[in-house]
Amino acid sequence: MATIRDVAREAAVGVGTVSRVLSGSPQVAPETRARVQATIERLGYRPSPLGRALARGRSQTLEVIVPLFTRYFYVEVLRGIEVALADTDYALVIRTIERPADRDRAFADPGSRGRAEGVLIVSLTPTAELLARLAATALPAVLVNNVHPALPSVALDHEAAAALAVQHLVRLGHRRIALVDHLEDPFAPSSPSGRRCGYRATLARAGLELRPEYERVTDFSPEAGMAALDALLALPQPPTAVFAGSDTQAVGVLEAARRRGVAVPDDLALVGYNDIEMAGYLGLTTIRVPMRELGRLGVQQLLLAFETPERAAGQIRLEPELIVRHTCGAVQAAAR
Amino acid sequence: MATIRDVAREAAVGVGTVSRVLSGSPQVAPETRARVQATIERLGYRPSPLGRALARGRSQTLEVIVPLFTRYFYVEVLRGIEVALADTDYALVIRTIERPADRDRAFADPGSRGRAEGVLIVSLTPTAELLARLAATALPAVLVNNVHPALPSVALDHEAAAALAVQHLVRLGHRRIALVDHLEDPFAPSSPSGRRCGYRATLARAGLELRPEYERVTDFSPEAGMAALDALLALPQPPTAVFAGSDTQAVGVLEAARRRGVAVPDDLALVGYNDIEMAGYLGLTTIRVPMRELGRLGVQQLLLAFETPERAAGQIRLEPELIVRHTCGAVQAAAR
DNA sequence: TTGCCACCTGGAACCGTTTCCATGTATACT
DNA sequence: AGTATACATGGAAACGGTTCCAGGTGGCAA
Repeated sequence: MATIRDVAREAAVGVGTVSRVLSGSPQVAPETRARVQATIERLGYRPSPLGRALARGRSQTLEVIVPLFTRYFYVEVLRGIEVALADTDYALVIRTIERPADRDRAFADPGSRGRAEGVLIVSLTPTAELLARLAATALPAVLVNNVHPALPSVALDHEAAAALAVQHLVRLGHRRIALVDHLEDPFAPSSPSGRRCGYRATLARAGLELRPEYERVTDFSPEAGMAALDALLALPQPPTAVFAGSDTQAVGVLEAARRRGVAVPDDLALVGYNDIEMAGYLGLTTIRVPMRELGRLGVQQLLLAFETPERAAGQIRLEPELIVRHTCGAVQAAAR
Repeated sequence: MATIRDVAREAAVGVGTVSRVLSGSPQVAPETRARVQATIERLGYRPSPLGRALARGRSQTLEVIVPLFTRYFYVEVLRGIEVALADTDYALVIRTIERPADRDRAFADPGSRGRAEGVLIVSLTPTAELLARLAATALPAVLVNNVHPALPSVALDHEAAAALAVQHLVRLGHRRIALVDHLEDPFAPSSPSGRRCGYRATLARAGLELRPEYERVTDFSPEAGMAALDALLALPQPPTAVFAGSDTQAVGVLEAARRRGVAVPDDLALVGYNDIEMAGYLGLTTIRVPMRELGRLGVQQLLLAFETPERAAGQIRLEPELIVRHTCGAVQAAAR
C-alpha cells in the first residue's frame, strides 16, 4: 500500500504539500495540486484513517452502546443513527449489552480509550462510574431514550405519552384499565418507567381507583403479553381496557384475547406503544414513538457537542402522538 | 490521559519495558513487572487502540457490510456476529447499504483502508470491483448467506430448503403450489433465488406443472405478502398451497387469508421461511434458518483466515430444517 | 581471572498521518 | 533599489504505541 511519503517522492514534493492537497488547503499552487492529484490517482493512494486519527487526535468514529438489539425499537433507533451518520464521514462502532457485566465493561471504557470521539447511550441508565469516566476523559456523550441531569439527551416524554393513551381510554368510558409494561432499562429494574407514572397520574386525575393487580411488568415478548392478559382476565374484576408498554406485548395481548374469544375492541380495548410496522397492519391503536428520530437527533446532539463543547447541548424532549386505529374502540364508538 | 511514556518515566523504566508488561512478555523481571503494573494502576493508564493499531499494523476491528438492517434476518445475523466477537477483543464497524451507491462506496474501499482487518459481507453479491480490491489489498473476506467461487462463505442451501418445503406440501397432497418469494440480494435483481430453483426442481420431480403465474417476487413486507395472496386467489385456478420466501411475507399471506375468510390450513396450506420469533407464536410451518449461526460461523471463518491466510477457508453450507406447525395442515392430516 | 551465556533493560526507529515553523520566491509598494 | 507582504513549500516534530538491537549485569564453568 502506498503511503503519503511514496506520493511525495513520486510527485517530487514534500509530505506537507501532499497532506495539504488531501485536506483541500488553499495554500497549494494549482499546478502542484494537479501533479499531486495525478500521482495519488496513479498510485491508487488512500490515506490511512489510523494514521490520520492518531495525528489529528480525532478518530472520526462514534460509539453507540445499546442493549441487545433484537428488539424492533433498538433496531429503529440504530437505523436513525445510521442515516444521520451517512452524510458525515464518521464510522460507527456498536457495542451491545447483553448482561450487566457487558454494561460495566462498556461503561468502564467509554469511547474505547480514544477509538471513538463520542458516545451515544441508548436506553441505559448511566452509572456513577460512567459519569466519572466521561468527566475524566471529557468525552461527549448523549443519552437516547433516557434522561439524566448531568448529560444531554433525546427522549420521549413517556409520562405524557402514557397520559395520552390512558386519557383516551378514560374518555371512551373505561373505568378498569390495566397496564402491561416492561422495563425501560433492562439493567435498572428498580426505576419505574415514566409510563407507569403517567398511567397512575392519569387514573388519579380521573378519580379512578389504582389497583396494583392491574399493573403487570413483563418482558418484551408477545408470549409475555399473552400471559399477562390471561392473568388479568382471571381476576375477579377483569379490566375492560389494557394499555401495553410496547406493541410487541400488545400483539400478544391481542392474540390471547382472540384465543379466549374475547372480542377486541368490544369486550376489551387495547392501546399499544411504539407504533411498529405491524401495528398499522393489525389495526392497533398506539402511541407513535419517533424511533428513528431519536437516533437522528442523538447524533445531531453529539455532533453539536463536538463543535461547542463548552455549552453542553440541552435535553430534547419529543412529544408523543396517539395513533387511533381499531383496537381501542374509538372508531366503533364514533360510528354508533 | 497518561501515555506509555508517562508510565515509563514514573516507574523509572524504559517504554519498551512497559510495552512488554502490557503484552505479557515473559522477558520482564517479576519486581519490575509489579512496579510497572502499580504505576499503570496509579495513573489509570490504558493503552490507546489507535497507537497500537498503527504500530502493530492490526486494527483489531472487523467490518461487516449488510443491507439496511431493518429486517429481522439481518438483525439476527448481526447478533450472531456480535456474540461471536464478544469473546475476542475485536471491535465491529457496521456499514449498512441502502442504495446501490452505498454498496459501490463500501465495495470500493473494503476494510476502510486499514481500519478493519477483515470483512464480512452479508447477503450481497460481490462485484468485480470488490473482488479486485480484496485481491489487491489481500484483505480477508467472508460471504454470509451468499456464495461465490472466489471467496469463502457461510450459507444455507436455499435450494435444498425450498425442496424440503415444497416436497412437504406435495406429500400432503397439494398439486397447485405457489411461491411468494423475495430477492436474496436487493441489489442484484437478475439472479434468481436458490429457493426458486428448488421450488421448480421439486415440482418438476413430482411431475407437477410449472405455472409462471404462481411465482410471485415481492418485497419483504407483510403488505406485499397480502397483495400477493390476493392476486393468487384471483386466478382462475388459485393455488391450494403457498410457499413463502420469508416469514414476514407469510404473516401477510396469513392475514390476507383471514380477511378473505380462507381457512388456513384447510383451504390453504402455508409454509414460511426463516423461523422468526413470531412464526412459533402464529403456528407457522416454516424452514428454520440458523440466522445467528450464519453470523457466528462467518466470524469463525474470518478469524480462521487471519491465522492461516494461505489456505483460504472453504465454503460452509448449512443444512435446512423443516419445522412443522399448523399452517401446512400436516397436524390435522395426521389427526384425521 | 576470563569467557560465555542467559536474562533484563533502555531507547531508537518505525507505523502513516497532521501541523507548524522556517525558508524561499515573487509581487507590490515607497 | 529596497523593503514589506503574501504565498508556496519542505521537512521536523508529534501523535501513542511496538519491535528490535545493543548493551549491561550476574552467575557459572574452565
